[in-house]
Amino acid sequence: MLGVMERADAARNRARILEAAGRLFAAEGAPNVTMDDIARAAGVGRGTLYRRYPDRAAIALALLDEHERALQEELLRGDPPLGPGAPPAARLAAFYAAMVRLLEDHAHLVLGAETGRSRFTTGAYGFWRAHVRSLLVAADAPDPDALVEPLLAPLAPEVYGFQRHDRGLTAEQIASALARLADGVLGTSR
Amino acid sequence: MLGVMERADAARNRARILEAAGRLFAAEGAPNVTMDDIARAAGVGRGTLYRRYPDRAAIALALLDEHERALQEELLRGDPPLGPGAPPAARLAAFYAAMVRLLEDHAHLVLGAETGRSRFTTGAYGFWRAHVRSLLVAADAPDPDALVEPLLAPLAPEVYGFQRHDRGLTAEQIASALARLADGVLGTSR
DNA sequence: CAATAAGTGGACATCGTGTCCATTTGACGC
DNA sequence: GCGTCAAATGGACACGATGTCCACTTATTG
Repeated sequence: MLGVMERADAARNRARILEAAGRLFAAEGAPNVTMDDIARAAGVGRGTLYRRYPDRAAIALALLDEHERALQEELLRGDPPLGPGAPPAARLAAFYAAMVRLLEDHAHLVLGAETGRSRFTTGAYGFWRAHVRSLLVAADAPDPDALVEPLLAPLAPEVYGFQRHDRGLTAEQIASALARLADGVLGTSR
Repeated sequence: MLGVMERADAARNRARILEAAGRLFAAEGAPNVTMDDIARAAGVGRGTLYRRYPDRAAIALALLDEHERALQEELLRGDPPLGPGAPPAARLAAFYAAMVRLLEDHAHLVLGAETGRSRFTTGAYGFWRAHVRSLLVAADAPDPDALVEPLLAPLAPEVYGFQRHDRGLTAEQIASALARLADGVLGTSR
């Protein structure tokens, strides 16, 4: 498929690993799952597991990949306000809403994948960053490079999880607060 | 001093531990320092170390304590715009500026203390949270509880560190972007 | 100068990580 | 079918950090 063939047993084990990891992440919470757990649950040796995925984050990332790709596609070519065509403030609010949905649906994965510093080094973060930055530029915001990270920071899994579970907020409350944030920074009133 | 006396050797060792930990954090970066390192550098056994500080975060917190207290005092009773008297947007911007200074001066400590989820469980976070929330209330912002965390999120040590070192921004750029954020959300234009 | 409770330090058990390599197994040409 | 060979496997291993436990030491108090 990609020039080089993948052996049948390799493909089978990849599937087993992802299936087992997804199940364990959902059941136990990503941070509580060890590489050993995954290997055992997948019926696979440690060596096999490490051959493909150097750490838990890589597995969670692989599981997350398709969802993130779908959203990225929509941002680039979907209908407004998520896709191009709407004013920046509206697009940012729509992006926030979509990310809230993603965090809500895949909290266990995201918490395993993008926690702490490693968050910034994933390809996905780079994409979100570029997107929000382009909205800032479109809105003529001064120093967009300094404003991007603050606007992305509320989407850190830890922050979302804290609001949602420790503070007892609903996904709607969070999304609407972020919409207000978007409007305050990029809105027409400025 | 506090009802129960602390034995002389205990006091001496506490001082040794804090001194050694501060030195190591600054030299090696907090995440790279093990409990063992600290015990050894302090000339103290593991047991002694664990007796007082259950983990690295507790030590960093103890080292940070006085600086955070000073800022908290200023927020409550200092001159405007940091202290009471100025309009909410200005006070929030001043708070951001003060936090940037704190992060800048004690990055190594903060990175050891408030990383990841544990950040939210420190007493200091509760204080910052209450302060920002009161500013939101004073500005008649809707649903202040949902807006607090997003406004505090950019101050997460990981975010600051990423902007400052990976992205190469200056402390001034960050502070001024946050000032704009403060004005966008709480400013008079809304 | 006891008596005693607080304090000490390092050995130990435990756990998770990541590496290494002898063995197995699937793919491919014949 | 079958031999060949590189890819793939899996579990043993070494390592590093954590946190606990307890026999011993030391400061304090009357």
